[in-house]
Amino acid sequence: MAGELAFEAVDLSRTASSSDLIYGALRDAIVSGRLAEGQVLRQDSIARMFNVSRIPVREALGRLEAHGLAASARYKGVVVASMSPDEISEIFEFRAVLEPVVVERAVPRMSAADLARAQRACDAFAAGTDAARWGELNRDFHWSLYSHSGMPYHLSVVRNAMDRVERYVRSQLKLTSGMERARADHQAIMDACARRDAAAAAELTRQHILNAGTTLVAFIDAQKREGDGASEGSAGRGRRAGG
Amino acid sequence: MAGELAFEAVDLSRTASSSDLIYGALRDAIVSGRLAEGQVLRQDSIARMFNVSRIPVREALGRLEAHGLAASARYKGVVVASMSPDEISEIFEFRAVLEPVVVERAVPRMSAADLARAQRACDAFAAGTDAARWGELNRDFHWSLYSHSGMPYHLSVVRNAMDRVERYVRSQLKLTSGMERARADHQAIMDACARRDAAAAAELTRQHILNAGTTLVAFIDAQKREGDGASEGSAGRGRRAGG
DNA sequence: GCTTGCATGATTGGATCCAATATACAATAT
DNA sequence: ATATTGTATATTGGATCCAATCATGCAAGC
Repeated sequence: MAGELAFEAVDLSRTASSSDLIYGALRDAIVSGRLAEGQVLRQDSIARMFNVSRIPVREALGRLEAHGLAASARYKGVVVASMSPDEISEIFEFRAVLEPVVVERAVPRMSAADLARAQRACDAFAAGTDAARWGELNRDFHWSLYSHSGMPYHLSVVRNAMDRVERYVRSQLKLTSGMERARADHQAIMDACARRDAAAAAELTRQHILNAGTTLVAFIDAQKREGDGASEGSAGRGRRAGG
Repeated sequence: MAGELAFEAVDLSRTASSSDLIYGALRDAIVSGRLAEGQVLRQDSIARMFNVSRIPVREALGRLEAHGLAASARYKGVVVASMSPDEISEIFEFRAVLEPVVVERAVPRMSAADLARAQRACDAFAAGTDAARWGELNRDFHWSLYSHSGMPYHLSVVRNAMDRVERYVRSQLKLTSGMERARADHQAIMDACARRDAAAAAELTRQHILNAGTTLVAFIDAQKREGDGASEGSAGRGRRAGG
């Protein structure tokens, strides 16, 4: 039997197809914010970038849409999904419901090594100097706490919710001083986990997410008002990221 | 302008494509349980059923997979997703977290007419004689309470969670006396909504879902043990739904 | 008897081609 | 001059075709 052999086996039937790779690349680009919201995703140009035909591109775009990261209109095309402040706000409410449940379950399951890893992620975020990576580090930290929950479905849903707002979180972290608050929140959550106080970790997580959400939405509203005011004098300046 | 004309206009850019229709049909068949779990979904045979080529079928299958209703292996094919008791249990835990939040938000937003409609759905479930429709009526009732929450993202996530376990709920409702308990639970939730006690409605919903989950998992475990015992005598009888 | 190697058919993944639709722009009428 | 209509091009949705991979069966060798 192969099960007893001394090498690592991988499930070859799960290897990535072209459309998997394209999906992953587009997904990362959208989540990270490198693709602006509303940006149209032309099948042909993407196909040329990856040196493939449009077929795998279409499958990738379909999956993006299924995950809510893109929106399509028949015969018109697919565009990067955009979210209204209300929608962003709802996502944070949603996360504030789920993520505490996940940490609470994870805390008693974390080993000392797990805690050490989480603390390292926490430190990495706190020490991060590259603003472009704050979003990534922020996510790493939260994920280091959640991943031991033993709740794979919850995690997949949380991951999707995070994906949808990640771009906005990043833009905010770069442009505001929300970092300070985030650093303190993270360490408080981390401490609660370390002293095995699951309920406290959950409540702190809830507060952290709710606060991050309201701060972010306020930031976006302010940005929007500012943008509106500026563009009132010069018509047709609304569009930002062209082709 | 067309906006003032006397006929109903529809957004043609949102009309369904072939793959949309195929996706919907497959989705319904899976959710309702008409397609057995593990059943392989051959592109060719599905394409022939719908009189189309395999292209739209593949897109539909890809979306099924993205929604977790099917699983695929490269070059092997797509199969209807199956869930372990643990996974089913997790989905119910998940629903028990989210759905109370949704009803709680919906209660103060329901008009008298909304409440009447919900009560009708509740009655329809209680009065239902056709076991095959219980699952549907059950879902209608819950949905009649949730749909006024004004939380579209929460609803979409709840809908997906419901979809994944619907088949099992149906099989259980048909074969056990869980109906009685469900009837009572539903009316209790309904009453709490009618007297505008959002917190009670939420808590009752939580209890209802948790109870339904544990009952269902126990039922499945029992079925499984029974099946194992029976098949020990006749090898190779595990497969059920062929062709 | 058991394993190995290979040939064959079935099935999927992807490329290419065609039809349906939308968008941009020129032509026309009022 | 402006609004409407017709036409050309770009783009998507789907059909058909080809290549890569998998599953199965059978023969050969130990």
